[in-house]
Order: sequence, then C-alpha cells, then structure tokens
Amino acid sequence: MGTDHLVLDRQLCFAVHAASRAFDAAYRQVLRDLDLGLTYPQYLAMMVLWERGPVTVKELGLALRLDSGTLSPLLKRLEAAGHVRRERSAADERSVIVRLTPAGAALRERAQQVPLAIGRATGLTRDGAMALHGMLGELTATLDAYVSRGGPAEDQAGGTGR
Amino acid sequence: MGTDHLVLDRQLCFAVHAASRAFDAAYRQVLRDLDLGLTYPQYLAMMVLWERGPVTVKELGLALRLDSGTLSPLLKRLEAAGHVRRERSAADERSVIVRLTPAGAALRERAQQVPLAIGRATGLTRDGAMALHGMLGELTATLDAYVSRGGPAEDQAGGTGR
DNA sequence: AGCAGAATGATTGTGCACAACTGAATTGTG
DNA sequence: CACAATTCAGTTGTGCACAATCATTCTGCT
Repeated sequence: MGTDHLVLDRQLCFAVHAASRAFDAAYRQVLRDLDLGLTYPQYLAMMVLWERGPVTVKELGLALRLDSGTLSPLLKRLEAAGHVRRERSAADERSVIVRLTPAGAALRERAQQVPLAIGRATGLTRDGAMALHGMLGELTATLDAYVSRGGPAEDQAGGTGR
Repeated sequence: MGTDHLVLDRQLCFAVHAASRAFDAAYRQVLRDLDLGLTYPQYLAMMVLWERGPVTVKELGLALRLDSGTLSPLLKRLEAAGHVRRERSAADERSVIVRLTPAGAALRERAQQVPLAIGRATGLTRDGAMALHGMLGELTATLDAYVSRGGPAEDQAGGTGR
C-alpha cells in the first residue's frame, strides 16, 4: 500500500532533519561551554579558514555549500566579532578575500577541544562515524544530482542534464 | 595528532549538515513540482495531521521536535493558505487545537506522490533507508541526551542529571 | 578599443529555528 | 478559598538558508 511508503518516508526524511538539529544543538552547547563566541555555521567557516588560510567568499561558499546570501552577513558578524578581516582582492576587484585576524587564529587552540567533546556526545566509534559519513556523503551526492537535474532521471535522456 | 581528529570531525558534522540541506532542497523541488504550496517543514506538519487528525500545538511540537516559536508562525501560514484551522480548546483554554480543513485533507491525495519521488531521488533501497534511519535515530537520541544532560557524562554522578 | 556577456559579492524578501520572555489558564498546596 | 508554581501558546530578537535581483568588475569577441 502507498500508506506504507508514506510512513517510511516520513521516518527517513524526518530522521535526517532531526539528526541535523540535534547536531546543531550539541554544537551550540559545546561552543557555549567553551565560550568561543561562535555559532555552529560560524565555527564551520572558521574551520575552513584555519585549515586553508585566506580564501575568497566564493571559495568559502564552495567549501561549505553556501551562497553569498548566507555568507555575507555571517562574515560581517565574524568581522564585527574581530575574528576575520575582509578586503577586496587587488588582483580582481570583484573578489573579497577573507582572512583570520590574530584573535581569530588564536581561537583555533581552544577550538581543538570541540571535536573531542562532540565525539563524546555522539557516542560513535571511529568506525561508526566513518560508516555514517560515507552513507551521508553518498546520499547527499545523489540528492544533489536529482536537484541539479531538475527532477527524476527520465531514463537516459541527453547526458548534459539541465 | 589532534589535527587528525579535527579533520574527521569536520567531515562528520559537515556531512550531516550537508545531507540535511540536500534533503531540504530535494523536498523543495518535489513539492514545487507537485505544486502543493507547502514548504518542507509545512509538509512535515501536514503529515502529522494527516496521520493523527486534530492535535494541539504542544503535541505537534513533540512529534516534530519543534517549539512554539517555530510552530506558531508556521501554523499561521498554513491557516492563511487554507490548509488548517486553529481554535482554542474548550476543555483547556491554554491549548490550541489544529485541525485540517477539507482543502487541507484533500491535499493528502496529491501528497501521496511525494514519498515516491523522494525515494527515487535518494537512490536508496528500502534496506539502505532503514539502516540509515536506524543509525540516525540512535545518533539523535545520544546527542539529545548529551544536550539535555548539559554536558559530558561526568562518570556516573547522581543519576538525576540536570 | 569597444561592447556583450559572464563572474562575484551584496542586498532584499521569505521562511525555518531557537532562546528568552510575556500573558493567560490550570493545577497544586496550605 | 487564596496564592504560588506550572503549563501552554504567542511574541520578540538573533541567526541561518535560499531565491531573486542588482551593481561592479572582468573577459571574450569583433
């Protein structure tokens, strides 16, 4: 029966949604306890900066899968908090380069404790985390393909999609 | 080195975050194609109403793990769209009962196609979906426990937590 | 050189989500 | 019965996320 599918579906979409919000809440808690003054998405952005050094907004958006409408205000808040500076690239005036301030770079040390705390909060083993990560990565890629295709696969139409 | 943990962690938290947004995008796409006039969270709320019938805001919040600050405006939009009605309970004037309008109930039929489309978009088998659902459910429960405890487990302190 | 088109980031508008607080109604306790 | 504590929904403020649109800058083409 179709009803059966409907219930299973609710459970699956809902499980991802709920897990994401539970993760957000856990990060909020940990970030608050460590008093880093960062929200979860801000922490993600800072992590890219810690790992890669200065990046453009475009690169940051690609890394985090976020567009400028989300990143612009987020980066302004990080700048207002003194964690980053933003400046137009001299080479290409369209680009804005985001770089850590000394204060922002210094934050990295305290942030080292975040992964450990989160690891405990998840209760997952390293293998469990990797298995879950793998499944989620595949799922995300498949869903992204569906969306960028604009709908179901229609057999093998052209190949170009879009 | 700790750096190793940091990278793994980024991948895990990020994978959940990205999967959730990819799921959202897929639902947006499907709901738009079917022209249901619902957002993804609104669809979740409607699904509870289709399955359970009239519920209070409180019950809806428990089912969806959302608080009144999220549900109140969401339900107002559903009411403005003609999908639900809201009325104070006669038995307990504090409670608001949410019930489907005939139009909202009628929407269920077209919504039957949503799970099928999403099922195709995920590319998961029934077993794969169930396995993922199981892992996410456990993860969510563990994270929730961590947050409601207010921090790490501190060995076995009292038992009351909080 | 000059112009059409693309790339980049910002802005605006809508909606979701949570924290903190408010106000009304109910329940518990003395 | 009276009063404190609790429950429930709503409101306000902050922040994330995406769609659509815009201005500026760069690039390709003639």
